[in-house]
Amino acid sequence: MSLTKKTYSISELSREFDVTTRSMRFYEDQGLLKPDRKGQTRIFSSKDRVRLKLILRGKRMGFSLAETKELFDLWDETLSGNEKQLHLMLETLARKRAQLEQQKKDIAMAEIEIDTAEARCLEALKELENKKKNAKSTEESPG
Amino acid sequence: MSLTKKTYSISELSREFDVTTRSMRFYEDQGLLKPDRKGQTRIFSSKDRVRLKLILRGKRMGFSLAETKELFDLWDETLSGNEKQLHLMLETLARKRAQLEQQKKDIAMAEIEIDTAEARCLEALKELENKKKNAKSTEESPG
DNA sequence: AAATGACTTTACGTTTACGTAAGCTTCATC
DNA sequence: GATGAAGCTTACGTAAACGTAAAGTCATTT
Repeated sequence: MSLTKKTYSISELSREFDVTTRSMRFYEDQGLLKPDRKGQTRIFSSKDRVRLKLILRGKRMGFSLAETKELFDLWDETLSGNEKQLHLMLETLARKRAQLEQQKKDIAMAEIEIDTAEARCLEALKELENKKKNAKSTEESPG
Repeated sequence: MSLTKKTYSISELSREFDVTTRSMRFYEDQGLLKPDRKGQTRIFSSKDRVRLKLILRGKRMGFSLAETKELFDLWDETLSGNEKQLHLMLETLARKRAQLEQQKKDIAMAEIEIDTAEARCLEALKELENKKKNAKSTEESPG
């Protein structure tokens, strides 16, 4: 029924997301990925693919694997649908949202600082240019 | 001349930013902070304070101490103002800007996912409510 | 059938970013 | 002058996130 029922080998996903196979096995070891097996060989589902993507995004955002795993687990539990867990999930989502807000502020600050830093650089370069010109004209009329 | 010429003790900054003194000493060890000494005791300047703030922001954004230190060092070099270094700095700033763009995308995606997750949770709760009601009315007229 | 390439497990090594004593100094306070 | 708070150094310990062999399986290619 699923439109994306494709499966993937470890190296396939490894190449696609530029992550080592070692890392992927480690993620499985930590319970973040749960590929099927055909004999010994890992068969990754599109669900695994999505999760891998989320893991890597999480990393870029400064989340630990444990934090990401917590989210995965919580989501899995939520799908089993008891009321308390749904409320727990909502709380967690709210916390995550707050975290994202903080990160947006951080990014905004960082951007401002980058802007001013760039401005200073450009000014400094301008001044250097002026000095060059002055030096040259002094050289041309050295008296 | 400086408006903010105040100095700080290690515990003072430690409390303000909720970071252990151990961490601060470690940051110094790694060359990220450079407090003066009065005897053995560290005396932190407002420059150190700013840097500490930047270190922590960097951490929240997933930067390693090494990355943050690179930026600090580059900036210090830049202040010594040779042309090649200024251009180097500009390149680095551009790269950082790109990184921030990626992070903004990541955050936007994460927000969308949180929104949909929340929506699903709320729907699931609604359904549970409905089930409860149905169960109750069935109980009331058990024939 | 030998080699090549993709995959596996097991296991020890490494880096980062601190935690956690242990033991010493210095200063203020009771 | 003892006691405690705040600071220091030295040094070993640790969790996280892999890296890096070592040694074996399995399928395909030559």
